[in-house]
Amino acid sequence: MVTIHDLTPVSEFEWEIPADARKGMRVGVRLFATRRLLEAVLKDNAVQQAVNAASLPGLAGPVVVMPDMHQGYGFPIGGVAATALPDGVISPGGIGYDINCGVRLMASAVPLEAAQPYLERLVTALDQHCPSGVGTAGSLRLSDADLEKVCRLGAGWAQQRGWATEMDLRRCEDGGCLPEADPASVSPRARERGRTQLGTLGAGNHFIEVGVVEDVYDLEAAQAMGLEPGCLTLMIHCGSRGFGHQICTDAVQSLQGAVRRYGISIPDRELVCAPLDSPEGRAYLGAMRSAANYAFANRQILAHQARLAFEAALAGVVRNFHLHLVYDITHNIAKLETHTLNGRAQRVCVHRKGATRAFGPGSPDLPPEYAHTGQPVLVPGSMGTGSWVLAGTAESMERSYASSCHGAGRVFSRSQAKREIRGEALLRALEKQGIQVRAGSMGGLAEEAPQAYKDVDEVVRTVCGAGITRKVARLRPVAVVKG
DNA sequence: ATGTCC
Repeated sequence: MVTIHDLTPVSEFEWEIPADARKGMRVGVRLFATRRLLEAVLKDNAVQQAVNAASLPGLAGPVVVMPDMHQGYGFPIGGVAATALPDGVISPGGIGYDINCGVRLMASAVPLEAAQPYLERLVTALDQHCPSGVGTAGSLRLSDADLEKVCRLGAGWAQQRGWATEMDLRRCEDGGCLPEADPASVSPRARERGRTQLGTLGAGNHFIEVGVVEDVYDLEAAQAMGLEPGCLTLMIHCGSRGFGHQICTDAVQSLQGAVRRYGISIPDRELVCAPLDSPEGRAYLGAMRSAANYAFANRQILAHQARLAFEAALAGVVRNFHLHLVYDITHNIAKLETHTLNGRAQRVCVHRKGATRAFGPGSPDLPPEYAHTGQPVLVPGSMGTGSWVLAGTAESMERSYASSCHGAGRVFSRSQAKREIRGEALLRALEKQGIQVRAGSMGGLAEEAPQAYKDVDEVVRTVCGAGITRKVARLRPVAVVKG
């Protein structure tokens, strides 16, 4: 068991566990957290899981953990690990079940005051245009050929259908498409689940939130992103639905064999993995990229549906209701990137699980309009508490494999939240705050209660205090759609 | 997160 005494403070916002702290560790662990956040997470298994992850073969540097960390499958949510050839592995636990779960932020020039009388109509329209809930099918029924195209093209598939602009794609991480997806490595069962779910939101912590730009901390960056104080925004949080879930399930099963065949020693069977250049590792990478592209297409289609909902609710009564894409990020993914480690540029496989890429200014992977601001980093808070727009920094390139936090992060489990919180009472409390809510189930709402999450403002204070991102703007929620 | 157990 890891206690606060195993952690060496580096600053108010950063801690270290040295590589020789525990048997089996190959690298150290670097944690970004305040003492208060750390004490909360030491009650669950997240830090121990980071220590376990530090024993994976072929790590190129320390395992990094973000302040919104909490316990996940094998590997902590909020964790970042970089592995390198020749010994490096890929581990599905380091990515998560919801492959390319991510966040898309859109913004408008509609002042809240102008839209206020139509908010109820707007949230109803969003609820009708964006199907949500566990197991929910959308209106699309993909043929085998179309599903393969979605796997290969990502958001580009939506563009072919007329549901995305060139600017939409440019403002997605990786242009909304990871190269070298291999749909042939996707099981028939995953394909069957994926066929009907494109263009759906899902459940759990997935949501669509209408917000208003409340506070601006970096005027130049906010202007570059088209974030106008007092105007409406729309945030979509969702992933690859049953398709990605099945791909992860299949990989966790099949990589158990790889661990045996390659004689890999792991401290927790949930850390199953395979060498990056093995047939098993390559097959998972190809399937994972297929799920990632499915999720990019999913968020793009939901964005198109949200634009139709804005039109349905606001056309004729509010001017300039167009929603432009600010950015689309993924926070559950592994990607091949070049990072400078120990003074030398290295090609590494960066696993980010509940962590957001945060490229600094001047990165060649950013669209030109963000060359000076750095990558937009989108941080949804817990329901009703506000969300943040941050930007990547040069510091993140050096300290965290160009990564930052992804949200508030749980402090207690879904089951505990369900036991302790009444969905109906929460709904009334949110409405009292002036937040319109459309929720598929009261139990599901209770699971996502703000009391079950850490304080997103403290999480953001930590990553900005540590210098791995900087504040751009804070968004206040005015309406939310949940599965 | 998830057709929350094929």
